[in-house]
Parts: sequence; structure tokens; C-alpha cells
Amino acid sequence: MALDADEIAGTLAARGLRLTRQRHAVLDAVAEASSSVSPVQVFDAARERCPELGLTTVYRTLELLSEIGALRRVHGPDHCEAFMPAGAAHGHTVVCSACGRVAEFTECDMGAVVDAAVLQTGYRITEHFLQLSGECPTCGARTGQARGAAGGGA
Amino acid sequence: MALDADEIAGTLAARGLRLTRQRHAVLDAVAEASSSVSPVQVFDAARERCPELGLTTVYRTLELLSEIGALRRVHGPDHCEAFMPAGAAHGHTVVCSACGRVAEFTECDMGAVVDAAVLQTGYRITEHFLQLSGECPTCGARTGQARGAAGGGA
DNA sequence: ACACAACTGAAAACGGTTTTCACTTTCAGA
DNA sequence: TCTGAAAGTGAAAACCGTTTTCAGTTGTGT
Ligand SMILES: [Mn+2]
Ligand SMILES: [Mn+2]
Ligand SMILES: [Zn+2]
Ligand SMILES: [Zn+2]
Repeated sequence: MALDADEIAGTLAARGLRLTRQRHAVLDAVAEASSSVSPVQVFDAARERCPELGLTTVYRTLELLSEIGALRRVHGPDHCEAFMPAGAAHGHTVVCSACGRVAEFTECDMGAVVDAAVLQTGYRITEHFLQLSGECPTCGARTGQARGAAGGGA
Repeated sequence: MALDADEIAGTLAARGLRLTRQRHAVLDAVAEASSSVSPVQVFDAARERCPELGLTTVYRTLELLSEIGALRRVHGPDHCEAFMPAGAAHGHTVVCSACGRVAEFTECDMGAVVDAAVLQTGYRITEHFLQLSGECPTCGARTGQARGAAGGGA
């Protein structure tokens, strides 16, 4: 995932904040991860570039980077606090239940579902949180599952 | 919400488990709540019928009742562990961002979205977790918001 | 050089959840 | 009816992820 460091540095600067070495390390750690990562995972990864990094700073940075929109919070039924780079477009995520790898997709036509919800509940819907899970291509191949059709599920 | 105690007792019995006074109190506490409830909220409510109830038991019971499908786990971007009675039909939930009240709805035509995800990611999708949020009718009226159209959002 | 705000890590505090443990209840079988 | 095993329980302790505190450092503008 992209995550242009210069652009992020700019966004921070506009608020009088800086992209420090520690923050940069955190940013890279998330950017390089092939799946969503927990704060400790970020900590471990980022420490290899920045050994003096503290876990406190990781938490603070993940929070900060989410605020400015550089990172996206991902949380499924299980782990509730994980992060991934925020893609350019609004998207949803699919988590592999076997290996945890996360992929983004951009389809966002929730119109029908949202309409039904409005009709049935009377709520005014302003946000939706959707997360699919299943098996990534790699894990699917390893376990020899048939590929193709989409399951119904939960 | 219904939550037929006898039926649940039966399901438990089939596993050699019992619907004790404490479990019954927990069950009722969730059933009577107008919104999703956290473990402590259940604890407080259930204690009025069963004063000697311990928080440990509440946790154990919520877990157990979720396992047998009597309760549904609800978690939004914020609070991650809350419970509500599982309706008969498969459904999704809408949480009011103002008051926390939860409503269920049954539309589940995720076909198009899932297809798009499969196409874009190559994952085999087996489950989906969808949670909408917005404003319930009561809160909407109180804040005088226009009603009707459904928002896009995250 | 100076002042000031941003930033940091270690340690402590915190809060929700799980585990441990000694004890009670329930129930099936002798 | 006794008896033993398994289910169930609450208090207390342990656990674990997160947040707060605090004293010190780094960077920036003047
Ligand atoms: Mn969650
Ligand atoms: Mn569904
Ligand atoms: Zn996988
Ligand atoms: Zn409301």
C-alpha cells in the first residue's frame, strides 16, 4: 500500500505536528504488513528500525495516524483493534480466517440493504461497517478447497 | 424479544447443562434490555432478581448463551463486547449512535457486494459481519433531523 | 543562545476479562 | 436414601491490553 510519507508529513505539519523517526517507523510497519496488524505487532516490526521505540508511542501514533486518515481501523468479530493502511478509495475489507491476511475491495453498493434497514427499523442510517471473512487464495489452495461461488454465511 | 426459556433450557439439557437461576437471570436481563448490553450492565440488571449473582458467572453465561445461539454478539466501532437476544431469523443490526438502542433487520441480500469482493480479492467468502449505525427514530425526532434518505458513510 | 511546544519512554495506573480455587448444587446410579 | 461424579458458583487473584503520568529530550522559531 502506498502511504506517501511526504504527504503525511505535510498533513501533520499543517497541524504543527511532525513525522518523527518513531512515527515513520510505525507508519512503515503498517504499510509493509501483508495483513492488518495489532499494536504489538507494529511495535515488534517497527522496533527493528527504531530499537528505542516505546509501546506507548506506538499507541499514540496509531491513534494519530488514524485521525488524519492515513490508517484505517480494522476490527472483526475477534480482534478488535488492528490497523491497516487506508487505501485511496473508500473500501471494505476481507479477512482470511486462516492466515489473517486482509484485502480491500471497493464495491460499496449497500443501497438495497440500507433501504431495507431504514424501512424495517425507522433509523436514519449514516454509517456502515462491513467486514467479510473467508479464505484467501493462498490458504484456499493449500487446503484444496473448491474456488468460485460466494458463500452466504453469518 | 422472545427468547423462550423452555426452549433454551432444552438446548442446554441436550448438552448436559442446566438453566440455573443465575443463568435465567442473565437471560432475562438481556431479553428485557431495549438496546444491546455490556456484561456489567447485565450484571447490574440481573442482580436485582438474583442478588448473589457474581460477575464471573455473567461472563460465563453470556459466552455460553452465545454459543448455543440464544444471544447475539454486537459490536460497533467503539464498544466491542455487547449482547442482545438473537432474533429468530438471521438478521443484522443497526445501532443508534446517540442512545445505543439496537434494532434488528432481516434483509440480507449481500449477493452483489460479496460477488464484487470475490472478484476483486479472490477470497472465498464464507461470512459477513455487517453493522449499520445512525440515529433511531426517537433520537432523530429529538434533534429534529430530516428523515428518509439513507446515508452512505464508512 | 533561548524559550516554548512537540515528543518521547519507563513506570504506574487502569479496567475489562479470564483463571484459580474452594465450595455448593444437582442428578444419576447403587 | 446414601453416594459419587459432574455441573455450577462467587471471591479473589492473575492477566493483559490500553491509558495516564511524569520527568526528561528533541526540534523549531526567534
Ligand atoms: Mn469490535
Ligand atoms: Mn447476513
Ligand atoms: Zn489466508
Ligand atoms: Zn437513539
